[in-house]
Amino acid sequence: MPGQRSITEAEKLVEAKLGGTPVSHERMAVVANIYRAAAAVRQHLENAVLRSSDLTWTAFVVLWVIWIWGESESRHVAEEAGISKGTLTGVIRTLELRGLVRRSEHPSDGRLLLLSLTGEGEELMRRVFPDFNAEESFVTSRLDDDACRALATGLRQVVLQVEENGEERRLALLDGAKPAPRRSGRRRQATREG
Amino acid sequence: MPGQRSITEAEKLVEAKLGGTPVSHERMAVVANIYRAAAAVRQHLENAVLRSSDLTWTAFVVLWVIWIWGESESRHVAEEAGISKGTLTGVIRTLELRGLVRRSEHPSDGRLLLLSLTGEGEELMRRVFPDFNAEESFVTSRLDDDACRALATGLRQVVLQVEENGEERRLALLDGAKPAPRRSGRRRQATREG
DNA sequence: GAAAAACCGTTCGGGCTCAAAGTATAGGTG
DNA sequence: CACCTATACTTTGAGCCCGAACGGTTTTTC
Repeated sequence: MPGQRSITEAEKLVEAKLGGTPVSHERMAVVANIYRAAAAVRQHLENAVLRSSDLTWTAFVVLWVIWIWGESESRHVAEEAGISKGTLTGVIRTLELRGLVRRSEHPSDGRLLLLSLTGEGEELMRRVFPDFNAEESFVTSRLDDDACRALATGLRQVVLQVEENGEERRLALLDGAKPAPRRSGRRRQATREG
Repeated sequence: MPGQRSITEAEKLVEAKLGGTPVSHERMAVVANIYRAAAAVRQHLENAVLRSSDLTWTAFVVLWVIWIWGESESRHVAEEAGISKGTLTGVIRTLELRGLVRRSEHPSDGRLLLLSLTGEGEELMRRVFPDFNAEESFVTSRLDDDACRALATGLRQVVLQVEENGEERRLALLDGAKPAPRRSGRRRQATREG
């Protein structure tokens, strides 16, 4: 990746492309760099740590959540892992087939699904997490502890802004119009008419 | 997303799980928040801006790169967009079918593929980008310009660390062992023996 | 206590994701 | 000109990704 060079240069080109329309350069740079950093970190961790255990990033995150919080309801795991419940269903299927996760019914609420690690899953996390954390240290090693805290705090502001005001903002942008449906997604079953 | 609450609490739980093994909390928090922020920003922008034009995040980024840099070689677009060339092939197919991107051959090097926007593609970007940038401002609106610059700088350190030292690091970690092959991927064609 | 509304996990469709393998072109060497 | 190597794009396989639709359970409402 040529990386940063292009982001800075691009700012001028964007302005030119739009012919005078003002562009928020700092904001553009933050978003671009958040995404670049996320991709770089994910790729490094998958190749350096997770690959040898045949885990994807998402699979690891899901295992991590269940490991840390203990037996958990499915919806909480999806929320913590930052994936949709539909995606979680598939990931859990994979992990269950590998014998790392166990599914069980909620004793009193028949809608809920409880997830927990198997012994093998626990053992895997005890083995893999220290290596994972070591690479987290590697990717952030150009920053000292204070800089790390500052960076985390700044990112948290972004997350909070979206979480607390995003929904309202999206509604305001639509301004009454019905939200465009996704092109993909399950088709409505044809109903017999007549 | 319960979000930050959990990340902070989780730090204690991790320590307990590992029974004394030291964990780099600040580093863990940075990586977790980078990923959370990236997902939040992506989701907001897809739903608030891109959905109405039936664009995914990746499709938009690819269009953006070609828009800004003009007719470009395929490999450069993949690099700038931060996706693999295999992924780009598929994304370009989608965009070409929609009439937003044009493929053409390099005049002197038959291996190269040149990508450019169609008139429709140009028009789409002129229309969508200002809205996109407005939401970039929204998601970062809890930060002032200085904080944005600081945040971008910090993230850049992470990207640079991985780009400049990641490869070497991964080799050192493997320590001579052959890298575990991916479970998925194209199968080698059966060769006739005898 | 039955109908209605809310909630939960699964299924489904279209698409993105990577890396390994494959095809094709380009440039060098003998 | 035959190799051989390097480079560039495409194909493939397994998997993740979202959100809409769906079927089942629980709670609310009348």
